[in-house]
Amino acid sequence: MKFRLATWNINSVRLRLGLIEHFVTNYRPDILCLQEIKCTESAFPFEALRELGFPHIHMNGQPGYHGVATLSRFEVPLRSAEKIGGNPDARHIAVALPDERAVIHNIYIPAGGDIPDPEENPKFAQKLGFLTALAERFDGRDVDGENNILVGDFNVAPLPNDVWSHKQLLKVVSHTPVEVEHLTRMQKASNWVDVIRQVVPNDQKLYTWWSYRAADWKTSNRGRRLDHIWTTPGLANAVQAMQVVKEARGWEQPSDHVPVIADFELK
DNA sequence: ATGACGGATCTAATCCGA
Repeated sequence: MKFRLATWNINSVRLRLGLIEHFVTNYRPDILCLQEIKCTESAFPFEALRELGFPHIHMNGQPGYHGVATLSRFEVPLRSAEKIGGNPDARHIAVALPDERAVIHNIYIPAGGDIPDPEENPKFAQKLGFLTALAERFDGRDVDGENNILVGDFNVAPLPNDVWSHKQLLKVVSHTPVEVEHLTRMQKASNWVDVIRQVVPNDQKLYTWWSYRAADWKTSNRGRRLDHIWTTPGLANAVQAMQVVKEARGWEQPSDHVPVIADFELK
């Protein structure tokens, strides 16, 4: 089977329904994983999204903050909505592909606050704890014999060319060595393959997020690659192509993140 | 090199994002 998978931190699903429609019309994802939907089930725009061609929707939301949703053109049975490491927020939802060919986990890893010190900053401690819990959740045993896809806003830019200045961001949350170590440990726990970096080599800059606070995001281009698509090893060769939809950052009233797309062909 | 912005909420000032 062939399908196009996209992940996008939408920063309010209600405010950006028009942009989702624009994206879907122009890029035609079959499965769209959203993060930071910022609403509960009662406020979630199910009808509008079904009309965009996604009759199958699973979401895990909370009022005001966080929240994830996975939309699909074809049936994707709900697998789980987990509180990773006991984190109380709505940060995970998993669905299965037809015939259990793979499980797609949509996650929103905590941002971690300003100060990169778990002693001083509880939010940073929570972020490291979440990464540790993910490593335990996907420690190889759980995914043994099963294909898994892990997508979402990881809030970590692991590689030097995942940020505009490796040196200047070493003490900035999202690119500190301790976060990168935690993420790398988690990646190795299940041999996750960063399929985007299979296509765009590590020596090339690649970003998926640009701050709202830049006077001119495009000119200053101080971006970070915070949004990721990983697969377990059996699926790494199933990815035919990928796109980072940079133009979406220039759309009217945009999210600060842009969509990341991977095209899969499962033999 | 943090934050000049932006979103949600008990519609005003505050919390949060990264």
